[in-house]
Amino acid sequence: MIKITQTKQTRIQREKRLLIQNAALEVFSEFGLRGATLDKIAQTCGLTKPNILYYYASKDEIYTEVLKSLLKEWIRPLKDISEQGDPITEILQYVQKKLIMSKTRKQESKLFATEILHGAPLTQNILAGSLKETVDDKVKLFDKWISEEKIAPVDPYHLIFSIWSMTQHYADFDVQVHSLLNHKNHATIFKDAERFLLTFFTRCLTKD
Amino acid sequence: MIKITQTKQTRIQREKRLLIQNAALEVFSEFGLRGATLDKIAQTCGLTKPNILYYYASKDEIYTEVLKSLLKEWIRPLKDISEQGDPITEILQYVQKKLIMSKTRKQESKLFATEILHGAPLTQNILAGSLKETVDDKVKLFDKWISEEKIAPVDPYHLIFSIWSMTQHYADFDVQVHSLLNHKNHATIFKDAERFLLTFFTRCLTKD
DNA sequence: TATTTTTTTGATCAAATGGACAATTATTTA
DNA sequence: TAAATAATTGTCCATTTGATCAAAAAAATA
Repeated sequence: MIKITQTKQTRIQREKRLLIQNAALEVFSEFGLRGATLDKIAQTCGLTKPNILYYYASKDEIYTEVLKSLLKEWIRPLKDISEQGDPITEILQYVQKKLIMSKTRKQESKLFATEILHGAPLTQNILAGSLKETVDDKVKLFDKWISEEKIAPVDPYHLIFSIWSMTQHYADFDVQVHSLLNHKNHATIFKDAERFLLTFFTRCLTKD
Repeated sequence: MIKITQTKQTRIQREKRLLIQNAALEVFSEFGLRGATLDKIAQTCGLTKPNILYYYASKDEIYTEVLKSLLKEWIRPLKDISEQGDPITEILQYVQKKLIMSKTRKQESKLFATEILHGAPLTQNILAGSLKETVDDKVKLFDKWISEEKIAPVDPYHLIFSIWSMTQHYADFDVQVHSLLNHKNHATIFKDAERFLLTFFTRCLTKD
């Protein structure tokens, strides 16, 4: 049994926990919390089921652990929007960063999407907590830019929603996107998406 | 046993099948295919589990039935975009219709989202079939409008993706939206969303 | 190396769940 | 109304699956 009080993890613990987390991300993002089984996770990382439960108390604990450990870096690009930079450039860069994440971190995107879609049963506190703080902070900044007439007047909350939804669409609904685009080359799709989004947001943010 | 060959359903069959479908929609959209149980569906519609299996051969059959019966009306607004109308107006109306569907048919939206998110295991043929046909058709129309300089030049496929993602976001991620907007009044959120989206797409489609 | 601690696993359990089926009840039809 | 058909349900079963645990193996430590 791993003692709760122990502060220092052994080498094996560090290695195995990471191994499990990676496998869990893969399985959870594909099948969702309920569709994923400990057997599948075990098989994916080459451990036995009881061995996994030696490192984590339950399936739910693995799930929340994976979500928590991913959320920080998931919010980061939003945090990076700087008051110092040029407003339009800052926002467009954020769009680009989010799109890149959709391309390179598809599993994480799908995991979050599934979680929120089903009511965020295990992460509602996070939504109302650290994420909300960051969003509220940037909304204030956008409002400031609007009042200074540096970007066109739009509802900042809905602006953020639009960036999230349009970029994440390419990760979450990749099956549909590929199907409708005749299974066009993956890189080409993202290049086209980037061009579209940058044009789109430039027009939206500069008009008047 | 319900005979496969029989063409005419009895009154009871019609009623009960509809009852089951409505309950199934509710349960599947909340828990997903694997998270939903026959017991939950049975409880929701007030029938017994064996009774449900008298009308449907399996849980999977209920699931595909629900998806299939919903898809037709789900595509309809896209089909309704008319070559005769004013291009900008037609597209903006489509945006509005999709947003209204997100508001009034949240369950359907979530059901489709979950299905596609997990690889559309049971609807891939539909994606590649009737949906693709309609999309391709409208893409041609948009291209025509662009060449006639009636709307600004943008990639029509990605324009459609952007409409889908931004409108559906308010249904699929409602928990997040509400959480970040301080659980503001539901109607207000959609009114704000509508204003934002119409401004957004107007600017995007009229620039230059 | 001897002892202690950590890690691994085979066997097993209990609960959940999709589904089968025969018996019963209700409805339709002749 | 009697016979036939359709609908309903209680009971049961097999499988899946999250989780337990004691014993064995491996690793760390003294």
